[in-house]
Amino acid sequence: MPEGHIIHRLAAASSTAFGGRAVSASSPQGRFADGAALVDGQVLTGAEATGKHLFLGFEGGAWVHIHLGLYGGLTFGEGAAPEPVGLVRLRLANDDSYADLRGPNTCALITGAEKAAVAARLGPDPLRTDADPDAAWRRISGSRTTVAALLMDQKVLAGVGNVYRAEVLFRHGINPHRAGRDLTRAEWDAIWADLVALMHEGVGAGRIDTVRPEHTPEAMGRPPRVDDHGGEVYVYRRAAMPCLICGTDVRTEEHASRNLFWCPRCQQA
DNA sequence: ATGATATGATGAG
DNA sequence: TCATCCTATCATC
Repeated sequence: MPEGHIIHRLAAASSTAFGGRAVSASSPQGRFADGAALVDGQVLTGAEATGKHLFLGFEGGAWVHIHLGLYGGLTFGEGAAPEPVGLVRLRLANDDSYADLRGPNTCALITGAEKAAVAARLGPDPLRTDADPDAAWRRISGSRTTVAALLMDQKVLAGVGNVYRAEVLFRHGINPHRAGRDLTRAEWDAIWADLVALMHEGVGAGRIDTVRPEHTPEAMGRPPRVDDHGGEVYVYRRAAMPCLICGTDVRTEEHASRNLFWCPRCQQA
């Protein structure tokens, strides 16, 4: 369910609910029993997000490294924790709140050095103030790989997923099949600036909205539509539906085993 | 009951 | 490029 904006929200929510206090940690499912036991009862010192990786810090110096993958989830609740529903890999709880982690790609105890190593192999994260967009440009310019694949490559850019990829390319009229080396510097600068803005909005809203006010279905006199992911978008999962701007059917294809969406008219090759 | 699907990533060949 | 991992939800039988 998550692109980078959600992970940053979860980091903030973790800090708010559990930061600075002792937290009980358990693994109702059992698959993280050893790790949970090691930090159980410790003070949670902080939570950080880099790209799609979430790190929870504990007073003993250990970090819990979480990556939600395609369908993992971390949900929060208030009050006493109820009986776990489904497969809860990790439950955090104090007297006021609880949080349940389900279906993560990764949930592991790591050291500070290992955490640094994870961050080091990621590209710049548009949501972080320490991000260096030039590092991404160095990998994009001159690359024969498609822009579509480059934007999803976390070594190039951290935190961007399938929705932001499709939407930012649409907003800049860039055909996803173009090679990285065919992007101009100006196009890249515009993409980066847009991702910074869009993803910050996503953190605030908890969903991905990319449609400019003048193109909303209401403004265009079309029926409103909200995708399952909860946001208002131009092309993501709108295959065979008319482009919100030009009316051409939005196209889809499998690209590097992910669904790709684009408007063949607004995003000419 | 079964199968398809999903905003992700890795390791083998 | 393919198989694999992890889970919930929704559609179809």
